[in-house]
Amino acid sequence: MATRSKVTIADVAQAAGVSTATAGRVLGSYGYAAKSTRDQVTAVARKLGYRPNGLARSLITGETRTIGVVAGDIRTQFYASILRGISDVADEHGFGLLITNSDERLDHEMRALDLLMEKQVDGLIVSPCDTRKARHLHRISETQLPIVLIDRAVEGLAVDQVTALNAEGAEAAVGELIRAGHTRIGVVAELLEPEPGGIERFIEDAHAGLVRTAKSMYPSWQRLLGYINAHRAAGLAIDSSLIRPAGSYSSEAAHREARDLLSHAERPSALFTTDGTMSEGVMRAIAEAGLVIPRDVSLVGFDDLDWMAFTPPGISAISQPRYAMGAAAARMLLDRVAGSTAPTSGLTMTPEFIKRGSIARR
Amino acid sequence: MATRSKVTIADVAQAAGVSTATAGRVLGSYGYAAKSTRDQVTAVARKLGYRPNGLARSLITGETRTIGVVAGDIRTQFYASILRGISDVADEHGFGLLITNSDERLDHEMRALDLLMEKQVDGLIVSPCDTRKARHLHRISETQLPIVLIDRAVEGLAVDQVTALNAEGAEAAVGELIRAGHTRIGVVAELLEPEPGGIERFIEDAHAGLVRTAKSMYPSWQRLLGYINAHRAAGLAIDSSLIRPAGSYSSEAAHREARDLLSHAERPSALFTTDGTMSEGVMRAIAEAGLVIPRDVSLVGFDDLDWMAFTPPGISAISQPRYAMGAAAARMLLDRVAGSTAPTSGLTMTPEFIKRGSIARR
DNA sequence: CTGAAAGCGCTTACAG
DNA sequence: CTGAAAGCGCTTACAG
Repeated sequence: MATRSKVTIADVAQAAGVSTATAGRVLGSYGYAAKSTRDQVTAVARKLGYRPNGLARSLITGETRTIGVVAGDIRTQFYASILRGISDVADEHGFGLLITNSDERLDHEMRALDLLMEKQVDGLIVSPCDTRKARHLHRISETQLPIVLIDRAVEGLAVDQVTALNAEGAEAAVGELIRAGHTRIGVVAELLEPEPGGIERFIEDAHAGLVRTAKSMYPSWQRLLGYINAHRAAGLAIDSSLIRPAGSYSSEAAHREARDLLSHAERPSALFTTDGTMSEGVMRAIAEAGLVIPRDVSLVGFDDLDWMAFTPPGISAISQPRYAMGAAAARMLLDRVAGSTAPTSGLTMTPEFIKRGSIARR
Repeated sequence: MATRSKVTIADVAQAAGVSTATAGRVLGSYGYAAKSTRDQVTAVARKLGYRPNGLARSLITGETRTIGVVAGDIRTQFYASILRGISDVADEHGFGLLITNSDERLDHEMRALDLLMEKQVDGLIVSPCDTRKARHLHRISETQLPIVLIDRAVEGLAVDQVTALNAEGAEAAVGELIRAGHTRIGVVAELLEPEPGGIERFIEDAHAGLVRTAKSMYPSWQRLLGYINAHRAAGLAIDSSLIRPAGSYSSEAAHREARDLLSHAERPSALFTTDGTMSEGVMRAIAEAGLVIPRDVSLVGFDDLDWMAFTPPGISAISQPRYAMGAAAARMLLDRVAGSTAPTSGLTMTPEFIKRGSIARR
């Protein structure tokens, strides 16, 4: 460790000929101080290059003015936008942001949370990677530390949350494809947390209208439900060979599934992707297969990424307000940090269909 | 503030019937403790739900195991990848990450730095928004707090830095266009920190071979220099009406300049962009003008973004190793934090040309 | 309006 | 191997 010359309040106090209590009052701007002492202390502090030590203050006040975030992967546009929304709100309120990645792995999430707790964050915003196994979140929540969940909720965990209207958005998107005359529509979806009973059972039940969206259902499952609902509403059967679980948040897995889907004799005339990562993998498969959108295959993606606007012919998408979701989560969290005891609430944001040139009529 | 039940070392010590010193030694795993006491204290700690308070520890040890980052805008792929590289290395070493955005504004950068200093970070990674006005960075550096600069260096500030070989990369990219037969190549570049003498003067001097790359030259200026050098090497004149300063890190500004460039009677046959944000604005202008790449216009961008691989016909790019740059910066910083007094070093990463379908022969 | 004293939750010498 | 004491840099009552 380099020897950093720390100027403390005591140093300033001594140089200014006042007590540390007084120096503290003016430097921390709490309590009274005569204008003349204030000027004197301020001048000395500036001359000595005094910088407050937030650690000491936080140890006493019990607040760090820092919030902790557990994202899946900050490299994705999804999390990057959310993070910027959180960051701007935190900034406005003078809060710092401690950011971690879980890569959707429970052990990473727990490690990240431990780190954030140890650093005494005033609150947490987390995108939980398991919507069922979350004893660690329950435990944290029991200590009264404010938590806001984003993108996904956790079964039985009564904390504030911000999510998107996933099933409805997906249904609208797939509905557009169906209205354009498509009947064989492929889906590439993560579907990593298996629903009880398995995917075949889920499809069957959903198509029979027996599945209700639960907030704690994983987003990709909700979006698959929307896909099925759109078929049901149109009186269309489901061909389960068109439903492709990538099994992970990876564009490589999506690429693999899409390539397979597109190489079949009776390939689907349209594709639906359940999020940005899937969209990128699917786009790569389409490009590599030499297919042209929308002539050879139509496409709609969940989540509107930057490139969808300018990639010919323009990719239609369901846009979820990522930045606003992050900002809202931060506001909800800061309300709690400020002491709000309002009942737990869930904010559901409505995604919007953005029509571009990627859907052909059939 | 909610009343969070804090279990302290003193509580554990009392319940375990040992002194706080002993409890501290086992819980903090420093110093000796008999196996039996260790087990006893650990058991009690777990039963009481003890969680260490990093604030108190940091106040004593003088290290927070936290590093602070000032990025331009974490939403961009450029910063998002860098951040992930930093994050992974920080993680490996058990460090947390406090992340801020400057939006390339000096006042924001200074505010961010104040916040990070107050939180007593062990070191800083910053992408400085002004390579000349940086008294605040000098001042911080004088306190011996380790700083690593990323993407841009600061004149006269002797700290470690990680940058890309900008002029050379740009020269290679533009060279590809020239070799393909292009002679009228438009550039859209930020160029926000004016070089002394103005842009006309810079172009003239550069074309005469009088400008040397300086590390503290703003990246977009270095890339413009590469553009000019490529022309000079090929014996081509420069038409300064083809050089378009966006004046800010905004795809809107890039869009405006590109639209203007493309609407002229004698429009350029190829375009070069100096970074990802410019590339997105230019892509939008090309799409809106109904032009087809590479039939109507060829394109090469500095920085290889995800979509360039799958957007037909594939956009050729100069790829800079963003993730590796971030990881390297973090490693350099952690070496300093660990006490390294090695001479200040600058790591220059070599970008790589990725050939795709966006360059037509003329 | 100002100061002396205590204390936040730990770690660090120093005895024993 | 363990404990009593001091102290990190602040803020918080409490006197005066």
